[in-house]
Amino acid sequence: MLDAHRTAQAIADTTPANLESAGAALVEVDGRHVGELVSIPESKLAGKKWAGVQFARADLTRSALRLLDDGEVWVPGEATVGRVPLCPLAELGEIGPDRRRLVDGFERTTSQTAYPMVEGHDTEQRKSLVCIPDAYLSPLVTPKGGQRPGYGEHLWQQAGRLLVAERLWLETNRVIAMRTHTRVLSNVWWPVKIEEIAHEKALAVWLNSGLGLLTLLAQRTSTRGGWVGMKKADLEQLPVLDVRAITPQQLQAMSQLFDDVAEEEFERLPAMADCVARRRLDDGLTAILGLPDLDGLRRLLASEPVVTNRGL
DNA sequence: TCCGAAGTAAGCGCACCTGT
DNA sequence: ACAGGTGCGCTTACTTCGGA
Repeated sequence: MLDAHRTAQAIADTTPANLESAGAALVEVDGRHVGELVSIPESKLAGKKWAGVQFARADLTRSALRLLDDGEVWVPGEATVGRVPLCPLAELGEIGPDRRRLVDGFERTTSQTAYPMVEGHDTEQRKSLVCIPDAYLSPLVTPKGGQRPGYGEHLWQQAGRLLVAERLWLETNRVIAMRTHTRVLSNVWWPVKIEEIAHEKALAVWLNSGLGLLTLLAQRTSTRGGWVGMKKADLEQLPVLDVRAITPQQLQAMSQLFDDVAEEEFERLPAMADCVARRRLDDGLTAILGLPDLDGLRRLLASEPVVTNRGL
């Protein structure tokens, strides 16, 4: 167990590295590397409530802020930088109802209804970019919580085929976004209602790439350490690849990349550095968008304490 | 037609539950 | 004990109502 006072002393004695330059100011206690200090201009933090404190490594903070700021793709150790068009997720689709709403509008059933849902996070079942509904909802004739009759159908209007984790256990999670062939609601995934299938597929690719993961982790709300949640308001503002701003050929290629990788099994996040499926996804993305190799980024993300549930 | 009151919808967080 | 999930009270924001 680290002594809090001595850690504080070590922090006070260390001169932080500058965000805009390179390098890391290591904080050491008894010769152990316990963290890194980085100073960030206040102007960089405007509107990004957790920016700067989400990652233990200064280089990930740099990558995240540069990406979130203006779509600059900087991978530690890579000589060239790339650029991607980003926009808030809410501009591309509508995010569905909070799980609390389902309790008021439906009851769950195993018998088939017209209202399928994706239930749960079981990492043995959520291994790839595609998933199939595994439970059904039945609208309550008399909704709970004082909602009016027909509340279930009302909620159903917000069902979607792109699913983004509403909360997840970073240590065991494999994919943070998936796509279903049919519209669904879910208890632990946010459904995102998007009209164009190519957009859905491209976003599923983006979100699971190293860059998507970096932005999502930067927006996360931590509760029990590696057990993190995504708030609806944060997800709406989450910068994602603006699929309207890339060329039709690029969009088509992203969609094809989704299909190519769709059935592959992803490793758990701490093993992402050497995960074959994730590497294919990243390599495909960088080839299509002309970006630097994301390998270094994937390695840093894989070793983040919040992902591994261990120290640096 | 103004404005506070009342009604309604939605999202968050906490306590607690459960299967391995 | 841990990974993962449930139930639901509560707050907040928006909408509608109704009386002067």
